[in-house]
Amino acid sequence: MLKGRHIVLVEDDEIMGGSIYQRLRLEGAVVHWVKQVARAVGAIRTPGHPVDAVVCDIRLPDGSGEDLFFRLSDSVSLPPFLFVTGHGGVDQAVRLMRAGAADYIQKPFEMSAFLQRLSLLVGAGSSEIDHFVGISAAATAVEDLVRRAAQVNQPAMIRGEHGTGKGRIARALHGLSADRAQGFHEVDFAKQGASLIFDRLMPDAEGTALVGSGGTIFLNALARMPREAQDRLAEALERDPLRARLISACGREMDQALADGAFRADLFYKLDVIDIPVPPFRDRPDDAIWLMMRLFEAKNADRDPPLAGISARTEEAMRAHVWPGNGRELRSRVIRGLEMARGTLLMPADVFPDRPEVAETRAELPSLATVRDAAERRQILLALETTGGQVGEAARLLQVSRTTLWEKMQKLGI
Amino acid sequence: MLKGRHIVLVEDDEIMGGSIYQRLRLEGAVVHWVKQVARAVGAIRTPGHPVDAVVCDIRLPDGSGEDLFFRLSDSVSLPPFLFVTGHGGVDQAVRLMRAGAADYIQKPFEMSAFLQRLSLLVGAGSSEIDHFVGISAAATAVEDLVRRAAQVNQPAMIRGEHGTGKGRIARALHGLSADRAQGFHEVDFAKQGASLIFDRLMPDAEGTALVGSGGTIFLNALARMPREAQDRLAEALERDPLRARLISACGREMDQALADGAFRADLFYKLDVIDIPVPPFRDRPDDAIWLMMRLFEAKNADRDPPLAGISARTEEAMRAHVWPGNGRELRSRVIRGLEMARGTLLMPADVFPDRPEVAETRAELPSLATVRDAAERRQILLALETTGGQVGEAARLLQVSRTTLWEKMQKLGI
DNA sequence: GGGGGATGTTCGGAAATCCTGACAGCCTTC
DNA sequence: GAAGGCTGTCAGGATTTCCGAACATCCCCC
Repeated sequence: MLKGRHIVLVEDDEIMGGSIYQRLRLEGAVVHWVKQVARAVGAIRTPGHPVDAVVCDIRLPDGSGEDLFFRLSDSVSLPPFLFVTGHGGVDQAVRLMRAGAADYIQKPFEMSAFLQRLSLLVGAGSSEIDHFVGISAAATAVEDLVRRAAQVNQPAMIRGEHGTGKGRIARALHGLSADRAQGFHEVDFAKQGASLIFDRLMPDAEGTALVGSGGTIFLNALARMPREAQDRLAEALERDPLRARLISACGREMDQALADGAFRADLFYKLDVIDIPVPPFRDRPDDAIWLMMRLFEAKNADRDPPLAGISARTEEAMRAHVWPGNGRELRSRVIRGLEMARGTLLMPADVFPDRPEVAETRAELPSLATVRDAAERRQILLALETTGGQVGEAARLLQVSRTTLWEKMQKLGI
Repeated sequence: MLKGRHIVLVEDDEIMGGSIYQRLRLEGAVVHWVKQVARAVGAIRTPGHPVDAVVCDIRLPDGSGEDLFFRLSDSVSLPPFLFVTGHGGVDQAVRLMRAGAADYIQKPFEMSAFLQRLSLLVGAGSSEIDHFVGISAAATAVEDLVRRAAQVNQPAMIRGEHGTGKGRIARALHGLSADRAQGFHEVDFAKQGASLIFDRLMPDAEGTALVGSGGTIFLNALARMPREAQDRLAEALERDPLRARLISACGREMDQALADGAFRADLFYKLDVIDIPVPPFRDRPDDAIWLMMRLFEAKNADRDPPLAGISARTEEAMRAHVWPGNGRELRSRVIRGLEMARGTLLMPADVFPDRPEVAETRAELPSLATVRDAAERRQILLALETTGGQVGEAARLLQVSRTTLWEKMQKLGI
């Protein structure tokens, strides 16, 4: 149960901490042991890997575990917390449980019981949400939208550049909907013979159609839908509400098609009830890294010998790349990189053989202060942009005081 | 808040039971005192009256309160359980809380604290009285006022901030009045076309009007009533007492409208015979909790999977919130929170993703600290890689001291 | 087995950062 | 033209961060 799970252990006592640490390691968990509240905040809020559970002592040198929990519970959605303490009482236990702690164990305890209860949380912990777009804020927003769209039977339109995984999102939407058992029918107008498939889906003169009873019709590359098919669909929608769920996907080229009349505007608006915009990878580098990790894990296992990991510089290079081909490009780059890699790590040169300059950055690294400032600067600008230049509002978004933000803006020259 | 509530008290100790029983009676609760598990099962599962809460001892002559709880928890919906015990320990408390008990108090306890915690639970449960404003003293006062207003046919004026549910109160008043069958006609002057609707309600030159025979006219956003309509209404009132019941609603802006003459003072006083002031949510946090509970119960049932409950921290945060948007804001927050929640409880971060009072949803940004940490983490990894894992060397590259780098690595879990 | 160098860790003080609070302008909006 | 909301600015104090110093280890190489 615990194998491969990421667990943060917050415990200052050497003996106790050591024994828990050892045991969890033995069980195959990846344990991050911190001894102070301040450390724990960072480890839980900005983890290198999603945290599956937190095992937390109450009495700590620089504060209490309770403080830690309350502080975090205001700002982020938390992994399950298991409190472990020798000094607590019923009141504390009840208070914490009511506040949302997952479990509470008194010292001394049986290690086996402890492990069992921890496994329970980890198993239940839905911190491993089923991501199908990515882990960035933008991606989870899209996922939420898809989930909601799946609840109502309204035509949905997925809009995004090439390779952003519109097809996969459509399939996910179908899979989340109530009548997922009813079949998923894709018509890709970028392919030959799309019209034939489409014809079988639409009601004919006698009103019979393949999808009369439900299911999902996915119209891919909608902008290239033939005019004649558009007319038939519009007419079918007009005559009688379709039983099937309609999902369509298109890219930037739809603007053009609408402008020059190649696509009927009235039909477009009928299909665009729920709009699901998928941002390109260049706007969400975290997802590029996430997707790379997934691909790496999947494909590296087949490799002989498997690589030990991914160079941090590769991540850096991916973050900087603009991804004109989005997910499709990423996929092919990673797979090719895995084949080409010679050392033990996946290096930038493996993934970007076409960009020799990424390999050469050996000498000097920007200092920590530099990148920190750069990151802050980017974020501040982003916040200011979303608030339309309102400083106070931006400060709230960034969770600093207005004065601090002002100071930083002075310092960074914004 | 216990007045009129039905509470089952399960306690075998005469002294303890008697004292609780007396006190609860004093508070106005209807208490059903049983001294055995067997009796309690019946009293709770097949009560003569819906039970609002159960106060339960653990050690009982024919079993334990824990058994009672587990036995009942198989059946459908349990009232909130508050356990009271002198012998229990942390383990028991945690076990019960995890199983869904609402609270757990150790003997001996302060009676006042006990009552407070019990009230909290009871507030959550649905009550016998048909509340439509809230459960706080202020809200029940408003409800009483509405009930009385329904008895007499005098113009009533509901005054309250945006989102305090003035429309709902008006409808409730209508529903409580004798001629509720006569129809309810709303004219919302904040909306387009209000004047047209208004015209059809007012007697014309021939003295005929839509509401000549009764019913209720509800003038919403009264302060924005056009001057011309004011004149017509004043005239109609002057000429002949209207058959219909008049309810109007306005907010703070009416003071302004009266001051600068945008609203006729004479008309205002004619409409303000029965004054129903609705206090804002910030002045009655109990109602915020109550409304949240109602919404939670209603919407959580549709959720998949349903949440187990609401974190005590969330209640606390709601209590502290000022609710600039009052009920409307609360509603949208709770509904969004239910969508966003990831764990098993509704946490503060779900309901208040934006810390302070921003009424509308705002795309949440990672905090400055988060991106700063993330940037540092990346750079540190990069440096460590280029130095081949040599910490001291990496520190030099990053231009920080070795100690600092070590600290950061601790904090970030590297 | 004994340096030498690197790391893991703690400590105390200096330096910075951040927050609260306050006040003055400078806009809108009544 | 008064009020209220927002920004620019500053001060003072509480925290946090950062650094240098200091040990104890640990490992490698001689």
